[in-house]
Amino acid sequence: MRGYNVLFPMGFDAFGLPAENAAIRHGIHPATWTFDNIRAMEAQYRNMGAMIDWSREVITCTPEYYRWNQWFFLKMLERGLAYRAAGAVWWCPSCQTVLANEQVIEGNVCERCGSAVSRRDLEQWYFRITQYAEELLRDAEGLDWPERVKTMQRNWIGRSEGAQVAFTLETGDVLEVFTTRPDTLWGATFMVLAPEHPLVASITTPEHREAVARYVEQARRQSEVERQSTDEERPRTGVFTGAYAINPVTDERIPVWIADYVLMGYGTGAIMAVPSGDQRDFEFARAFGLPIRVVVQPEGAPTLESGAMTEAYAGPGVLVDSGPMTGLRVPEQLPEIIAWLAESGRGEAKVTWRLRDWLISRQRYWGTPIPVVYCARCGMQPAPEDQLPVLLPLDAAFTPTGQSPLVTNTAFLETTCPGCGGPARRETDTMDTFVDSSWYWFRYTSPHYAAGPFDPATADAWCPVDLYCGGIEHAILHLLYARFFTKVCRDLGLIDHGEPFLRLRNQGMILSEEGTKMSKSRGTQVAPDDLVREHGADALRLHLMYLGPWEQGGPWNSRGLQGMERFMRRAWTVVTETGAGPFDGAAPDAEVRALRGVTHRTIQRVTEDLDEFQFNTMVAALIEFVNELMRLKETPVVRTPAWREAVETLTLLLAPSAPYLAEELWERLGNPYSVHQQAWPVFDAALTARDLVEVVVQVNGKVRDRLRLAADAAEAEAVAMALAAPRIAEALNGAEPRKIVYVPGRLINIGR
RNA sequence: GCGGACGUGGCGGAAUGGCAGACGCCGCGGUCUUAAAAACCGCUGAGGGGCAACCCUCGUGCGGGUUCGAGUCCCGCCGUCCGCACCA
Repeated sequence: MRGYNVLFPMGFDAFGLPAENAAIRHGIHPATWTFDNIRAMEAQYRNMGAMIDWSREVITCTPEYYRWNQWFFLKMLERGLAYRAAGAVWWCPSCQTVLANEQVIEGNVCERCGSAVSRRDLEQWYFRITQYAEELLRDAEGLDWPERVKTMQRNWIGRSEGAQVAFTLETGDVLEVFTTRPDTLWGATFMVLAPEHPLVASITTPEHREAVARYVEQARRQSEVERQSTDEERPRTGVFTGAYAINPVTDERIPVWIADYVLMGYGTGAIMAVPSGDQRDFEFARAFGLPIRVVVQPEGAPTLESGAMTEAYAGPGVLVDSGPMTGLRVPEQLPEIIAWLAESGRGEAKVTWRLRDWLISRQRYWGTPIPVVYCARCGMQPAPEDQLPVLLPLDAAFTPTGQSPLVTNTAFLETTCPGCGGPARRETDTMDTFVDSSWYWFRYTSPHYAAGPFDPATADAWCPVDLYCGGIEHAILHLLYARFFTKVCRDLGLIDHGEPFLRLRNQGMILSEEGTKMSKSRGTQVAPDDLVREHGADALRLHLMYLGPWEQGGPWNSRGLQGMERFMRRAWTVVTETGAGPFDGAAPDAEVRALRGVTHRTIQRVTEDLDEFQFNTMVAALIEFVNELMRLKETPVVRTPAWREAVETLTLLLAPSAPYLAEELWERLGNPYSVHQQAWPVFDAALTARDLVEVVVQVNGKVRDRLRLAADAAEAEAVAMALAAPRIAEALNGAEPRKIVYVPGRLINIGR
């Protein structure tokens, strides 16, 4: 209606655990279950009057789609962006598969099923998303996305600037540590390794071996059980290894400990401990009687004494007892310190990221097979591109066992090596389903393209996506992966842009009437089909919009539906009773002008509210308009051309929200099909202004009277009228006004 | 613990620093009906006064502040929700 060419497709992200688990529960094949559901949902969308281009439908569990997942995988492999590696990975005992870091919430809970997850040492496939960390962080700044989503992405990527410093152990080993505070190097009085650190076994001295082994074992078990809470009460734990390191700036011998507060997964898995400057190190030092040395003194505050400190001081100050760096001001002069470390060969500037590579292999059935084979002679070999897709066999026993179900499907498993032609075994893990959703919008632009994942020409014409609506639950997972894939597509030369979604808005979730997540099994689900049958699609649409702010969501209630039916009936009445005219009558100019004012102010409100996603107030504006027309239809303006303008405008403004009603009314007004192809009304600013307004007169902020004034009445005139009003004189009670404020068209406030 | 959002009638909610409660639901009254439902019309924050048109007082989680004027801005609490949480 506003002249834009809009692509509004729909598709189904149809691989994954929900389909698989539901299929297991009901004893139906995931494919059957999935396609039955897709048909039902398509019907639901149609019922609701959603104007979707179904010719572009994409279903990710079809070979036509997932072959391109495999193609992307091979491209990643070629470019070193896909790799297989061993490491400690998250395992969900209920889903019977490994998970990506992003799928683990609250420390150790499976994002999907809510079970506690634990660490396992396994070899898995990864996508090297960390290669794009810098770009993912930087490009987020320019996006028109909700600030909290950008913050969540920034935190997840977690850029941290500092220095890497090498400590030499007495054993001769070199221990690299990352620190954001290289200025406090002179205050490093001990070192701490993560219990899983590879050097632990070799540096531990014989007399400490038993205690260290016990601690490592306990730390490992602990991660198997509930994740340790980080509350204040929990004492710091750790053990001494018997080894010593040399502080590279003081040449001092400092002990090397292990403790679970140092994480193997961040930095180098080892830290230099500066108890005077870091609260965790401080607590650890106090718990084990390790020395505390103050190296940063705050300015304009009492001098810190190591013995008297009750907590670490991490603020700004001046370096003391820090050799050649003594007297420097931090953090301002940190770059000089890092430069000195680099010059003297003790360390170098370093950026560390919290973001880890994306673990994409899964030990489940309903997903895209990873297209590689293993040959006894040639090792791992990628499946040749012209042999894609590697089909997911439909006859596999898909009950999860902790191993991919494909392991037992010999027809799938046994193949020939693309290198030597000898016998080979297929990779049996499938891909994380977030791979499917990482590029699907490109496919919408050329859904049947056979020469690649999408036609670069159409993708470049339509993309990036101008407006993306999705739930806040995608803040990290889907949106981060999608951004990563977009950058990879750009680097593959498929497209020119590097960001997939320019404008993002998060809709809230409609909850059950009890305020909980709607659930079919608990019977708290509200079926749109029933509501459409009883009340019609338009009433349901209006009600959904009217329920509350779109971004907020909230509990469902069906009571208000009746209000929308009443509104629609009034709209119907007013248009059908009066829309046919004739419009050759006369009415006082002021009344005609007032009617046109209402019409044009409604156009303005509805247009602006739509632009800003304020659908609830948009519906309110439409209701007010109809209510006003109901009042006016008994007056002479009903016979004027301005009335025709009003009812036609109403019909057009209703079109996006109540498409069926609007189409019917449009026809009844004698207009040709279709209302949805008409130009959206444009308001006339000359008509939205009111000429006579009610101005409130306040005394000390309290309303004491009202005046009818011209909208542009001069201050002197307005104030004179206000002071002349008997109620105002009474409120002033003879007092002399101290200050008078006049806001034209709104109010006069008299301070006494 | 840190960061963010939020807190308004019986309910959902509305209010560029300018009439708090738009609009809807519920409720009450009326019209129509033998009656009820539906529909339509009116009233509907709390307390008080007036025969009445109306008028007064209080009122946006709590306590302060800025301002002619605060739901809105600032400070401090309380509560709810969300994110992060040993990230060196």
